[in-house]
Amino acid sequence: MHPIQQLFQSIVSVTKDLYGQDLTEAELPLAPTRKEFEGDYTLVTFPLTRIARKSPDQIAEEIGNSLMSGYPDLVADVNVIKGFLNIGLSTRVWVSFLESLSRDGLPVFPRLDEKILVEYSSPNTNKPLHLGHIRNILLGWSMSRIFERTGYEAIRVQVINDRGIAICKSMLAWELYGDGATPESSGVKGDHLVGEYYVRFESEFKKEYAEWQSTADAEQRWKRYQAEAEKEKAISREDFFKGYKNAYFNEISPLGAKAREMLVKWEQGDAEVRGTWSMMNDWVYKGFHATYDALGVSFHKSYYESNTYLLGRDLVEDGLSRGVFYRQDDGSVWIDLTDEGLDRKILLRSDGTSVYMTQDLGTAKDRYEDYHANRMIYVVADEQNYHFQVLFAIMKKLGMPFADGMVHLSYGMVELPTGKMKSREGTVVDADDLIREVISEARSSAEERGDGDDIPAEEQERIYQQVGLAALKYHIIKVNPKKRMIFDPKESVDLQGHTGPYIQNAYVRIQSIFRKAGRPATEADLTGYDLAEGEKELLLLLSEYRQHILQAAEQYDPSHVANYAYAVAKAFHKFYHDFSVLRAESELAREVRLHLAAVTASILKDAMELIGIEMPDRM
RNA sequence: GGUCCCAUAGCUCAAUGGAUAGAGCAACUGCCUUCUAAGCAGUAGGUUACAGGUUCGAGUCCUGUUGGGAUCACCA
Repeated sequence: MHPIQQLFQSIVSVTKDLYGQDLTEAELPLAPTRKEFEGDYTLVTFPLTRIARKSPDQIAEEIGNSLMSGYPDLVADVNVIKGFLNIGLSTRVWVSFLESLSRDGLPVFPRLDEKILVEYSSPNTNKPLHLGHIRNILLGWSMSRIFERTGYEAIRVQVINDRGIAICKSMLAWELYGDGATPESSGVKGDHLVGEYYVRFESEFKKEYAEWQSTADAEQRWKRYQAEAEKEKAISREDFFKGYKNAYFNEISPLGAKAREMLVKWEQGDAEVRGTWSMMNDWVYKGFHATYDALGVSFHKSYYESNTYLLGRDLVEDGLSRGVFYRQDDGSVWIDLTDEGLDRKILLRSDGTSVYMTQDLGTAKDRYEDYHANRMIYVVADEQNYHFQVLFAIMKKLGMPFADGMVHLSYGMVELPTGKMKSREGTVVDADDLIREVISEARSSAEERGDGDDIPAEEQERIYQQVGLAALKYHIIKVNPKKRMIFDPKESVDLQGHTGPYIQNAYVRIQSIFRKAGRPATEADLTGYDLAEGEKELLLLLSEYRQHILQAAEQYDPSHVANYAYAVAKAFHKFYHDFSVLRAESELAREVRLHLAAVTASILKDAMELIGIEMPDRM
């Protein structure tokens, strides 16, 4: 049993004797003692004043004395400072706890008969993945691993937005200017190639729009606006045309007309359009797959919007018949959520076509029928908070059985030190570029240092990948998901300090010790060893692993695991500096330290695995 | 304008309502004939945006203010 559990039980029993009350964990705040005081755990006695009708100091004294006399094997010393009871556990307890940690391995969680579906990534097929996707992917992957670790079954899915006007733009530009280029003929990765045509479309469209602005037609529209606009609100000619872009695309632009025509043909199932569409999407999927591989993530299932975009219409009928939705005179269908503090929301346009919300309703039901998950988690940026609020509210109104298990894991957008990423300004950080960059940074850093010259080239390359990706992934995952994040590319390739490689390095040092020791930690009897302060500090931290995993699972926040792993690595580095393992002053000390090192390594490896980071044996 | 989120050291981030708010980076100073120096130790850096309130105790909870962000389409 964990020492804190033993202590907790003894305090419960002592307070029952003293004050005649059964107290729960919440009523007995027990926390690790701060560094500047003597002790392992601290009991805050203020909450007990009402029950005991005594001063905090008196209570602390009483509990402390009872613990000392009643549990001499467990409690070694106590001291009271301003109502805080600091309790030092006996070194025997700690040593035998180390033995059990070493013997039992990592924290075990009971298998739960509960499924959690996690949706993440959800890319569009007209562009390659970028930094924003990376944060999304790492969060989703990490949460799914944490769920698996804590006893759930996790289902990983992505939704691929493979249809719509955007991909038509890429297709059109490819047909007009592509000259039959393929990833093979051009040597460009498929998703990037398709992205290039999307950009090409936008720039051709921009040119077309600029030219049109000097025509008589454009001038006339500008004049008409000026005549109609209220004087105070009138905007400049430049601003007017900035805002007119959509209208131009939909009503006037020849390029826009062609793209929309393509969309219509796609919906009609036109063979030629569908052919180009699936060919180009296949290029993109190959490209995505390579990026996912590089990031070390995967999915159980991919949902394609082209298969699901018509879903949800039957739910609208159902909702209408039950009076949850209503039909307006023009034929459009709505739901009124004003009683929930939300707005009115459209579900079917007057022409009968559906909107995103309708589709999402249908997809959720579809997914539920596929997996019957108890919880469905959407990892989606916080710009869609309102969308999900509405989506979940509608599901509840429709009485869907899974409505209560819906969760939006909302994360803040990733920004650069120079501001937001904008594709139009070319400031989007490409995922593949970034991955390549961090790996090459790891390579040059190692070469500069001359480390691992004796390692075969192939393994070296593998290590550079592990180290580079650790830097990138850790840099992103250590931040609380809810917070908007400033991503400085310079810092993301840092290999020192509060970084992934720092944690890997602690692990690597341990592997090196065991290589030299020539054997694993044995099942030797460690009793009788008196732990030094630095050794106990590490052990106490190791004992906290379980609660940090649970916290991450409960709060949907992998950064807890990341920051915990750093704390462990830091404590180990200090331990490593202060104590010699192989040249320990006694056989017993050597054995104890081997155990400490072994437990540290397995916790570090496990924790990092939960956030998608691999540990090299050497670096 | 309505709703939601955020504000902590120069910068990037931590801190189950508990004691004197911690790390890393950047700056400066030490430590490799000893298990990997991608390390360790030290110096310096704070009115936790502001004002009230709740509490034995508030960076944390409540109210208001300011600043920043998001969102409120017959867009996706």
